[in-house]
Amino acid sequence: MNVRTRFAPSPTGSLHVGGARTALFNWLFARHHGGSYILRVEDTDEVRNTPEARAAILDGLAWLGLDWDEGPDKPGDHGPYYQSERRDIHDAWFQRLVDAGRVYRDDGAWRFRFERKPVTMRDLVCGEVTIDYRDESNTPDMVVRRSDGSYVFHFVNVVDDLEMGVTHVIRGEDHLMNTPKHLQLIEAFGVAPPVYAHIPLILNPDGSKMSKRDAGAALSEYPRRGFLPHAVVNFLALLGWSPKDDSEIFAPGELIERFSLDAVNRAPARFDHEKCAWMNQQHLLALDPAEFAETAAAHFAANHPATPLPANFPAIAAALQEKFRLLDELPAAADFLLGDDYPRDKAATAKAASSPAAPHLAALAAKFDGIESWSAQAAKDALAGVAKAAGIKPGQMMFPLRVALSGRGHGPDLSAILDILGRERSATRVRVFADGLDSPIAE
RNA sequence: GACCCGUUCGUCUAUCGGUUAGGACUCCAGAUUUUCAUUCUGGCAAGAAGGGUUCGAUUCCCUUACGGGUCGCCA
Repeated sequence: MNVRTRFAPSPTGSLHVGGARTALFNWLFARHHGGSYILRVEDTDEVRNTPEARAAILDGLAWLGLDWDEGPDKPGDHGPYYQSERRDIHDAWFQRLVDAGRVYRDDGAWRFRFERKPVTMRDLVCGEVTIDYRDESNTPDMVVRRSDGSYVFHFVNVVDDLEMGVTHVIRGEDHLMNTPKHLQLIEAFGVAPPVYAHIPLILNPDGSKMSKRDAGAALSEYPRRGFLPHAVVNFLALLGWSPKDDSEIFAPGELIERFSLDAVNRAPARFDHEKCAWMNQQHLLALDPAEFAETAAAHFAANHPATPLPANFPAIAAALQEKFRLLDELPAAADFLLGDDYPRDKAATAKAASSPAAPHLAALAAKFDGIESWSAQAAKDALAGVAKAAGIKPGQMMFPLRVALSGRGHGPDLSAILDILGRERSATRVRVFADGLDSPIAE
């Protein structure tokens, strides 16, 4: 069987993580089985559709790397891939319903007459679910065509899936109760239904339903905040699906290899921002330094166009690679390496100033000045010399030096800082810091 | 309200009737690192409740509670 899946968003808003994950599962399933993944834009709601939303969805999917085999900008044998252009197809299938006597007029609209019987679906995730259509109050005949002649979602969605040869419909659990309706339509058409898999919804951390306005809901904010697409894909995959062993960090290719609908959970999952950030850090760490520098530079340039990147940016990036979880933390983390105007942490400054090594920083600055051929090693040798003369351990001078150079207690390895800053800036900063110690109005 | 689906540490999850209920995020404590971090080790923390079935239930069944979903001429 040649597997064909699809993602069918309607361009009425930006892509949100729930939709992204639905797209991801469809993509993973198709790729795993060597099948096709189709993108169909369900743009039939003329009032709510916007070109911006359409672009946002396509951009979001492209950013995640969920490439489609057929869809907009990727013609296939089952187009068009904009639902609004499929009117003739819809008309033809509607006629079949008319011919079969399965629709009737009601207030100008057309309703589909359900068969009054229990309808059982076999869902790959939820198992067997039966809805009793003998209870008419619970399952009134549904409108398939409005009085203005347009078709409703249930009708076009089913028709397009059938026309496009979709074999597996993977969608959110919010569609579970729609499925028997769709099954009835398909039966009326006299064709075989696709296989269904309803995946659990994504909830907010507090358990409420995640909607567009909630934190982390809009996919578009992920690139801005410095998430790597692979990290988001990894995290989303683990929300509702489990590899069944203890591994968690996966590249897309590994997810494709291991993905299975059998291993999809039935309970809704809450979105954990902390773990998502941690996941991003893991993927950041996995990049080789050159790749990391390139990624960081691109992110920096896109989000801080006013700040030109220095020539030594790759070295700065390398020094900071393991220091943060999201790329947008980089500017603040790198400020003291990028320029001389940066905030100083009061607590770290106070701690450094009260260190027994603090009084010897002035001597260290002088030593720095005297180094002919600057290197981190030479600077450390100088530090060791000063420490020895002062009768303290070199390690005790490390923290004050770090604070003098960076204005904070946390940061890159000292060697990296020394290398990047060079002799002049290092010596100056240490001297300024040491001078400040003598002044009663020192910060 | 009716109808569906669900319920294991705070969160994501493993467990195909017999386990000291495992891993991960978060948090805490140690160790290592002459600095920061990384890393490593350890710790806190769970089967919603009540009935069954069974020699034995987190696992199977029922009830209740709770959570989510759906009940449109939206998608």
